[in-house]
Amino acid sequence: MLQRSIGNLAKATGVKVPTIRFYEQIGLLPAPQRTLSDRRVYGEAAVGRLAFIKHARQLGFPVEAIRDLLRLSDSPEQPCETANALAAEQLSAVRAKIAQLQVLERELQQMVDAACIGEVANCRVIEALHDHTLCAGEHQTERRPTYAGL
Amino acid sequence: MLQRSIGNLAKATGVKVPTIRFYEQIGLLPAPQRTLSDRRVYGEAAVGRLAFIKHARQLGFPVEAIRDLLRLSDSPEQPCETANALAAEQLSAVRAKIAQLQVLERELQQMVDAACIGEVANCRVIEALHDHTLCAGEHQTERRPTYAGL
DNA sequence: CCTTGATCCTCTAGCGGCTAGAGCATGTAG
DNA sequence: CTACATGCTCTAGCCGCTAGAGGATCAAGG
Repeated sequence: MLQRSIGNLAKATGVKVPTIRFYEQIGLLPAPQRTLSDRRVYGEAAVGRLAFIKHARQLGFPVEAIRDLLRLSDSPEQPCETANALAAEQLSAVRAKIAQLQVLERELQQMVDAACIGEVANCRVIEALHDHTLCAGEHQTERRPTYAGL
Repeated sequence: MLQRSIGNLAKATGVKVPTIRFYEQIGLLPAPQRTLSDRRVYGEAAVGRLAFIKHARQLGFPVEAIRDLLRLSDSPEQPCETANALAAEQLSAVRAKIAQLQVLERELQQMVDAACIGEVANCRVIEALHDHTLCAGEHQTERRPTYAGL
């Protein structure tokens, strides 16, 4: 029976040791068994679970969503609407963020294109920052459900 | 001579009161004069400076970059290479982030497209999260200079 | 004049998702 | 037996705010 130390698990999954402890602390990973000298000992299941978490994090799912997804994954008789909904929600969060960033991209592109050679007194970049009306697109920063962290 | 309270400045710029105090604390805004009862009193210059900061933040410039840009803006005889460089750096940070998110978008799209109707046991979403090899694109999460916060 | 409610003050703590470091106890290889 | 790696816990820091406690002060209406 494969038994892994935390460092070994870290290597196997590419998740850093302190992060693994952090996931345990916030309840994403169950507390593993310990040796007599209090070291964590993981079985193979932990590798799968941690890989799942890692993958979901790479996709930008927030921890709370991952908690839900893990619960679902643990009880396979449940209907999977929730999982679909979470994925759809994450997709639209990612799309929203892309759209937002593309607005920024356009404005920054303009600033960079107009970049001056000379003194700040005539600098287009500084000027553009001073004068918001020079912006084509309004870049409203929607604050609340940031969601797709990354 | 226009004198504004912090609340008035907040309304004039759309920056929240606590945020204004925060900007003062971290040295983006100079400490203003005070009334006898210790309330902050701002002149018109503060409106401009705060609008500048707000605009730069909306564009995703990190606070440290804004500090530099403000310094430049304050001393107009300086060459503006630094400003151009900061803008260019921010542009490429934004582009990198867009590219990254587009990879996620594609994978999430696939997950959502394949969404099942039924039980979690057969759920494509959960399955995809379990099995990283189902991903087309590798979504490496570049960690370090996140930069374009948003 | 007095009350009410808005605004202001400072200070501390919290968000998300880790990361870094101190200070110590074990484990492992030569 | 001696290094050095790895493990442990605990606390604090990152970014850019945001929220709340607990209090002072202001402006308007009765």
